[in-house]
Amino acid sequence: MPETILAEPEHSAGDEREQRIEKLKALRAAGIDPYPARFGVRQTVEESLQAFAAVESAAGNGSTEGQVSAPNVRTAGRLMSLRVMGKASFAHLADSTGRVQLYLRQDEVGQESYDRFLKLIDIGDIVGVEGSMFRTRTGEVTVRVSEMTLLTKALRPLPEKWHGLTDVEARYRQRYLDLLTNERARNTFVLRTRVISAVRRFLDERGFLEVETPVLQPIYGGAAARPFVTFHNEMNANLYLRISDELYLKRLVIGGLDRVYEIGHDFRNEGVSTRHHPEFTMLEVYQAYADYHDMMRLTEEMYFSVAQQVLGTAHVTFSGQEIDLTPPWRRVTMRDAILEATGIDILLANDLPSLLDAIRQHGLELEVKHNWGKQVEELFDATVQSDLVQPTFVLNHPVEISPLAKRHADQPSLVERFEFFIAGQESGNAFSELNDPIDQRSRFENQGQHRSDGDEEAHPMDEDWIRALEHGMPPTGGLGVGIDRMMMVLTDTPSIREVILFPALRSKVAE
RNA sequence: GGGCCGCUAGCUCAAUGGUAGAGCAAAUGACUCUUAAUCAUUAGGUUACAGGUUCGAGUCCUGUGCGGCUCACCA
Repeated sequence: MPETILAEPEHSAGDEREQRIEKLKALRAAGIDPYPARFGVRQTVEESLQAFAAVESAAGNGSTEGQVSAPNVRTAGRLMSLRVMGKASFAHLADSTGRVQLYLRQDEVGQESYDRFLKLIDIGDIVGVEGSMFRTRTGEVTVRVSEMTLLTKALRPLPEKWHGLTDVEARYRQRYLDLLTNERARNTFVLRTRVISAVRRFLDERGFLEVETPVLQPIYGGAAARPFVTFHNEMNANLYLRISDELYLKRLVIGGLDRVYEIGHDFRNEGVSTRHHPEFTMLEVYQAYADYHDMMRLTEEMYFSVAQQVLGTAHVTFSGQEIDLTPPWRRVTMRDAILEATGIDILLANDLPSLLDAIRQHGLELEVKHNWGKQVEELFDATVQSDLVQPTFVLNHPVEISPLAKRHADQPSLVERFEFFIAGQESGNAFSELNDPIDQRSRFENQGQHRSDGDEEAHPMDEDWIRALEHGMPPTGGLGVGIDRMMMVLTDTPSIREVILFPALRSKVAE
């Protein structure tokens, strides 16, 4: 059991927390439950505002204050601000649909409850109100409160009303406060949900079946990464948190589900950065009787459709760069991309010694890898990737780094694979899936060799997967898309933590 | 993991090595159309933590913790 306390020590909230606890006691003493179970039927803030707008427009634009018949509303939310002017007060109330101003007058709510409001209710408390809508002299649509009900007493104050919460660490650790006070954070995460809905809609409309496959796996695979390991007590066995969904989804294609996809979390036991997070959201799509060219079309159409649905445009800005997601996207082979950038032709320098030689001759200083394919990848990452600002498919990777992709018909050292890049970062990966079980076995055996050469990310042998393949998998196109990366591009967010509600942070140990 | 930067009141931020301050929030009072309401008064601090230098440390030095950026690895 964790003994650490994530919140700060009790004394640090200081007097204000104690004062609010005193108010809580006073409320109870007055027979008021500070945490009632329900408020009953209510309208959202948005509905309340709409109710007034409907009445006002029906009355015509010429109406002035007090002349429209004010609709009665009953709504609830968190008190976000408070302006007391003696025997009348203004406040703002917010729920997830918006915020509305409240107007309380002592002569309308009664002296007792008005005093209680002033003395025992704080900014941050959650209240329900009833009243009639009107427009103030300064033009703001407002609830003239006839009755206010405390729904939840808050014991800690909200962050500063003007600047909100800006400390990055606090925003991540106490995301609820970030969401309450920073509109940008709220918008980002609402947009995230809409993006995922749009992705589902896009795939559902094309006959794909959304499925769920194991997160805990006896053998991990489907990507090149180090896994998290956990232990199942009853089975007395190690299990791995999945690094991809791939091999299970392809089993479903073997099982006759010709179009499947899954949106879920993958886990990769690697460093955290602005572009990497150990737990991230991956979309994987498999389509029988399709190849990687079909997956390219699917990818660019999906991005375009999602952007149109969610943003209303396919033109986005990322870090000041204009990006156009409109299909078709540029397609370039990895060989041509490297050739353009460096003058090195990987098809001529087609073994490790000659490739290393070419790299030296071109004056490049790169980490030396264990095999030709890894070295090509290193060369590509160092010289091409960051320049791929506009969406670009990079095609035909070395076979050594692609143990699950089908060999290219004309170039047996390459595979039918693409990665796509937007704003200089890889956003996804796809191939014509390898369905030759004999070749699959030898690929895994080669991966075993890479592992003994020190490659901790080499793909493990998976006999159960080979057995499945031996039953026959139709020619299939597969695609993986990093949803967090997609969110970054669509929201112009340079850090992946800003698009993840609760990013991974070290626990803070309270002493 | 490396490099750079940061950590001061609940929040946002100040403070030549010389008495730790302001705004918001809070408390008390005034104010029945305010909206970053206004005005007056009050309280609030182990300056992340542990050492060191110094007559004197928020400030300089060392270490630790947490975070940000960046490089390395991956998507």
